[in-house]
Amino acid sequence: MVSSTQGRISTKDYVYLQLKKEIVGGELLPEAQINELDLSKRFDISRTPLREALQRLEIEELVVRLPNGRLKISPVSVEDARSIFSVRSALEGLVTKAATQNSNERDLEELRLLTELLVKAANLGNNEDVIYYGDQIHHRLYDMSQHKFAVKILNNMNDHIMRYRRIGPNTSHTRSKEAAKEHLELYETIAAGNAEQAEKLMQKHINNSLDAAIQSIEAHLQTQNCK
Amino acid sequence: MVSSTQGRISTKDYVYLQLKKEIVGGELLPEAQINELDLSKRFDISRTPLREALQRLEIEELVVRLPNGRLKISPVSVEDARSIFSVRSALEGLVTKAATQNSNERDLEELRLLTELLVKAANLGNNEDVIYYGDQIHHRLYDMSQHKFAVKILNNMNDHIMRYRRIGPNTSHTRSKEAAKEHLELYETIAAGNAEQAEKLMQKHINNSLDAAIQSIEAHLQTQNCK
DNA sequence: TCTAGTATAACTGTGTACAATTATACAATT
DNA sequence: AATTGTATAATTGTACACAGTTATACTAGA
Repeated sequence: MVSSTQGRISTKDYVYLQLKKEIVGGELLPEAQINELDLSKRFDISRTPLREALQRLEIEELVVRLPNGRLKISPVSVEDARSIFSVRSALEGLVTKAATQNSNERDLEELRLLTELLVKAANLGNNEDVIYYGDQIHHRLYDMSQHKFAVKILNNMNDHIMRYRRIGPNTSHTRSKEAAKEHLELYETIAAGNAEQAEKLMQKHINNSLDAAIQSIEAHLQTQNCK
Repeated sequence: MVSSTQGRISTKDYVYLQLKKEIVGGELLPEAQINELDLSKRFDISRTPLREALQRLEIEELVVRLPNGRLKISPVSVEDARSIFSVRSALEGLVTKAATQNSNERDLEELRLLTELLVKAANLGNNEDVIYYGDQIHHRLYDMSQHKFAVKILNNMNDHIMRYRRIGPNTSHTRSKEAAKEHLELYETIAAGNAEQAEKLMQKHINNSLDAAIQSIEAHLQTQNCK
C-alpha cells in the first residue's frame, strides 16, 4: 500500500466507502461482529487507516461500539426508521422549498425530463428504474437548494434508508405507481414556483414511503429471530 | 497515558471534547492552521488518537481538510450560517411537535418552571441566564421528542451556532426580551397540546435568532480582514 | 530585484510493536 | 452438572517509526 495525498483516494477513504457499500447493500448484516485484525487482513492494510474508516462509520451510526470497545454493524429497528424518516421528511421539505425558489429554466427542464422517465418506468412496472430516477430527482433538488448542511445530512439518512430496502426480502410490491403520481404533481408544483406547496408534497411523499421500510425491517427481524 | 475501555473516557474522546470546546468557545479561531505533531505534544499523546479526534471534528465540519491534507479550523460564513439555521429550524420544529405530542404533566411542569425562570432573567436583563434557560428548555424538548437522530444533528448544529456567538464581539444587545416572549407563547401552546402550532412557533423562534448570528459572523470577518 | 531551481525541512499517511483489557477454555471444587 | 478460579488467547488502544509528499529556504542566473 502506497500513500498519496493528492489525486488518488486515501486508503482510509477507500475502505470507508467499500465498507459502507457492503453495509448499505445488505452484505454485512445488522449485529454482525467486526474484527479489526481480520478486516485489515482482508483489505491488506494496517489497522491504523482501517480504524479511521470504522470510526467514520461509527459516527454515521452504520456501526456501533459495544461497552467493551468492540464494534458491530448497527442493528435496525422500527423506532430508528421512524426517527430517520422524520428527519428526512423535514429536510427534504426544506430542500425542496429552497430548490423551488432557486430554480431556473434549465433546472426545470432537467426535472421535467427525469420525472417523465420515472413515470414511464412506473407504467412499465420497472421498479429499479423508478428508484433510480427518483434518486436522480432528489439529487437534482439537493444541488438546486444549495443547502450544504441539509444535503450532507440527507445523504447520510439515505444510506440508512437504502439499507432498510436491502436487508428485507425482495418484495416486488413497491409503490411505484403512487410514487410516480406524487412525483408528477411535485414537478408541476415546483415548475409553478409554489415553494410552500412543493415542501408539503415532498414531505408527504417521504412519509408515504415509511411503511415499506418498516415492513422490510420487520421481515428482517423476523428472519433473524427464527435463526 | 494509559488506556482503558471501561469507565474512564478514552484519550481520543477526551481530546475530541477538549478541542471541540476550544473551537466552539472561540479560543481556536476560524482559519487557524492545525499541526498534528504540535497538538499531540500539547496533549502529551501520540498522533494516533489525536488523528481520530481530529477526524471526528472534520466529519462534524468544525475542522476542514485542505487539498494538501493539512487541517485548519473551519472558516465561518454567512452562507453556512443560513444553511445551519435552516436545518436547525426544521429539526427544532420537528422535535417540538413530537415533544408536544408526547408530553406528560411532569414534562409540562418542568417546562413551565424553566420558562418562568427565563422570563424573569429577561426582565432582569440577565442575558447569560436567558441563554442558559433557553438551552435547558430546548434540551428538555429534545428528550421528550425521543427523536434520536434529529437530536444528534441538532446538537451538532448547536455547536456551530454557539461558535458564531463566541467569535464575534460581545454585543450585549441580545434579543432576550423578544426571546422570552416567544418562549412564553411556545410554552402555552405546548401545554395546550397544539403540536402543529408549537412547531411553527419554534421555527419562527429559531429564524428570529439568525440575524444575531449573521451580525456576529460579519463582525468577526471584518476584524480578520483588518489584520 | 525577480525568477527558477534545488536542497532541506516539515508534515501527513501508513505500518508495526507493545501494553492493557477482555474473552475463552479448562481445571478444580461443591 | 453447575460454578468458580485461573491461565491463555484474542482484541483493542496507543506509541513509535518510516516512507512519501508538500512546503520552505537558499542559491544562481538574468
